[in-house]
Order: sequence, then C-alpha cells, then structure tokens
Amino acid sequence: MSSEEVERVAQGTRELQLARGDVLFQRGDHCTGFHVVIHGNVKLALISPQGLEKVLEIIGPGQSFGEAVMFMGKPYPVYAQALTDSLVLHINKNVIVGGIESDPAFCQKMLAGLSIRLHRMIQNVESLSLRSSEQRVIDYLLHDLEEIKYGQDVHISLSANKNVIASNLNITPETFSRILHNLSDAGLIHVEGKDVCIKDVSKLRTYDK
Amino acid sequence: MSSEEVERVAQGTRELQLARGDVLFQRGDHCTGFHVVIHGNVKLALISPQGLEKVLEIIGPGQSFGEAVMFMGKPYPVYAQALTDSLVLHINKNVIVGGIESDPAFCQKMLAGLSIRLHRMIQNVESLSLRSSEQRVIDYLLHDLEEIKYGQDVHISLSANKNVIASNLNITPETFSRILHNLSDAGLIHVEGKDVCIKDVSKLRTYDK
DNA sequence: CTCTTGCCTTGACCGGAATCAAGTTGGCCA
DNA sequence: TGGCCAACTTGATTCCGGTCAAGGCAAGAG
Repeated sequence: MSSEEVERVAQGTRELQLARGDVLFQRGDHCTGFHVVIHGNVKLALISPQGLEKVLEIIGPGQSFGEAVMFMGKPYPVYAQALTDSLVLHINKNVIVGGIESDPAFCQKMLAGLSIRLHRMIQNVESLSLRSSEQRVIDYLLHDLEEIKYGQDVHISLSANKNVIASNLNITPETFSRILHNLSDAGLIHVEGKDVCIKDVSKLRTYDK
Repeated sequence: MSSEEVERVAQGTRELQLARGDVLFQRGDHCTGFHVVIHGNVKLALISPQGLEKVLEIIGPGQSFGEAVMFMGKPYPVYAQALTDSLVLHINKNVIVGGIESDPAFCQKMLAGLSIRLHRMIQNVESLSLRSSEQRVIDYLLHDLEEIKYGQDVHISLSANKNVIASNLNITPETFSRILHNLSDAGLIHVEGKDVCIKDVSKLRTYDK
C-alpha cells in the first residue's frame, strides 16, 4: 500500500478489539464497509434452517473479508465471529468508493482481491465436489506448504478448534477425529492437541488409503 | 452500458460462433480477456484426477464469465464448453484495463459483477454443504422464480442435458432421475423430456419428503 | 425400415460418512 | 483437591447417495 492509500484509508477506519466468541456481524446485517484481520482468527459461517452451522472460511491475520458484500449493497449472506481474541480493522464504504473514483490503481487492487476470493471459493467447491473427506483433511494439513521439505518433520498448529475445522472441511467432528487417527496409525502424522506433526510430507501428499 | 462503453469495448472484441461441444478454453490455458454469452449455453467445469467431471456453472445469455481469472493473471482453473450452438463475445483484456484507468464507473461495474459471481459461489457452497440432494433439485427447479403464482402451473425447460444439470447439482444422473420421479409421484411436478411442469409451487417450496 | 447411438430410467447392491450414544481428557475455578 | 464443563474420541448402527448393470426410447443414418 502506498502512503497515499494509507492516509486515505485511515480517515474512515475503526479498530475493533474482539474477545473470543464476539460476533462481528450477523447474517442479514446491513454492510457498511469491509474488514481486515490484524491478529487473531475470525470465522465466516452460515446457519442452516435446521440449525446446523457451516464454516465457510477461517480468516487469519492479513486477510480481508466482506468486500463483495459491500460492493453489492446487499445484506451479509454469512455471519462473522471471532474464534480467538482478535484485532480487526473496519474500513468504511465511502473511503473505498472515494478511492475507486480517484485512483485506478486502487481499483485494480480491489478487483484483484475479489478475484482471489472467488478463486478460493472455486477451489472450495472443487474439493467439496471431487474429493473424499480424507483427501480434504490431507489438503488442509498440506495447505500453504509447498516448499519441498523431504525427510523433515513439519510442525503445524491448528488455527481453531477441531469442530470448527471439521465444519470448514464439511465433515463431522467424529469423522475428522477418525481420519486424524487413521493418518496417525499409518505413521504419516502425529497429533497432540492442536499441534500436528507431519512425519512425511511427500508420502502424505500422495496418500490414497 | 453507455454508448461510450460500447464504443470502447467494440475495439477489442471478437464474436465467437460456437457449435455444440466446442471447447472455448481448457483448464490451464492462458487468459486473454473475458467472455459474454449472447445466446446459447456454456458450461464451466472441472475434471478430477480420476477423470470425473464436475460442472461448476451453466452460463446463459447475458451472463459473463472469466473476469476473475483475467484480473489475477493466472491460467484458467476450469474449462469451458458450449452446451448448445452458441454465440459468445470475447472482450480483450487490454480493453478492460484501459476502461478501468479512464472510467471509475466502469470499474465499479466490474467490481459489482465480480461480487455477484462470488455471492453465487457462496450460495453454491451453502447448498452443497447444508442441503440434501432432493432439496438441491427443488432449489434448482424453483431457481429465479420468486413471483407468487399460487394455483398456477409453472412450465420450465431444462437448459441442458440432465447429466450436466445433475453434475452441477453434485449428484449422479441416476439420483437426479429418481428424485424427479419421486416429485412426480408426489404430484408436485410433471416431467416430459426437458420440459418440467410445476403443479404447485408453494407446496414444492416447502416439500420435505 | 432397422440399426446404431446418445440419453435417460430403473433395479439391486454397496459403502462412506452421518448419527446416536458413551466414554475420556484436560483446563479451570471453587 | 475435587468437581465441572468443553473439547475430543471411540464404538455401534443407520442411511443417503453412489456404483454397477440392464434395459427403454427417440432421433438420425444407412
């Protein structure tokens, strides 16, 4: 971001200090801007008519959300809740509209951001449609981990409770637990609470039961 | 679209006359612009490693696709194929970039368009995650049909072959066929080839087996 | 007119993941 | 230290939707 952009954005920005469990907005709320997570984690989720929750995305530090809703002028189709104590920036709609009108480069950044989000949703649908629950779990573990680390243990920490991750992967907590157990039995990973150690990345990547 | 926009767009535009089955682009192809369907139908689809196809979207007249890929400068994550003989416009990337730089209103239209697509994908995930196959079929039949037409038969025509629609709804052709059969037995619809007659919209909307 | 071909339907069976129902475990507070 | 609660695990069972296999049917070709 250029200093010019920082200045412009700063005028219509609020810092939101959230405690774990705080709801940022409900489905159906009117949208007045978009959000950026500074630290912590926020989930975007839906509630089905039967009261079941589906976690669409887990938003981490540096990621933004709600831009699309802002541009459509529709109410939020999801609700947002802090998974941990979090600091979130709220950028006002009029700031963005002003930025678009005065700065084509800024506009292109917004377009690029939206495009990335759309692309992520396509990948989301792809994995829901074409991959088994076990494959989805493996994909999740290998997520943003493309550097080749042959022969090295890779330690990762789950960014949320397992029931939240399970919902995001579209499986039940029971199934999630069983799959982690299977992968452990196969010697591919080692699980201890929220800490997962991948014993063999390349074997996990090609694992097919 | 203003006449100014039409003029600008016209310079970098090609008309593509497609026969049924023609492939517009493959997954992985380099993206040089985006497309608008004038008439006919085009499907966007993925192929799984196992060779299974998943239809992501069926694009009809007046709808566009490929904008997001264009803005990201990445290869296509899906492939596009004409479902019927179709006329498709290809608008060149540089035309759009020029438009954005010179016209904030144009830029906002692109943002709005992308936002709508993202919103659609969210609904897509919602129905995959939270609804049964039968509910998805019902949703499809009631799709863009919000006017209240109590007591009237509503006739719709399936825009593609049933196996394509089934794939789009993430079910097998067999399941699709069985569900239509069930709804017929329940007296809610009447099916004859691609023509479906909804006998009771409000009952279908609230139908729960 | 009959043969092929693509599209759809129907039936029998199977299996992956959900559901239901108990346990465990660990952190936290009294 | 003990009790409590949330998070997670484990087992038994069920069921939705997929798979496999066998037709049916209409349209176009020869």
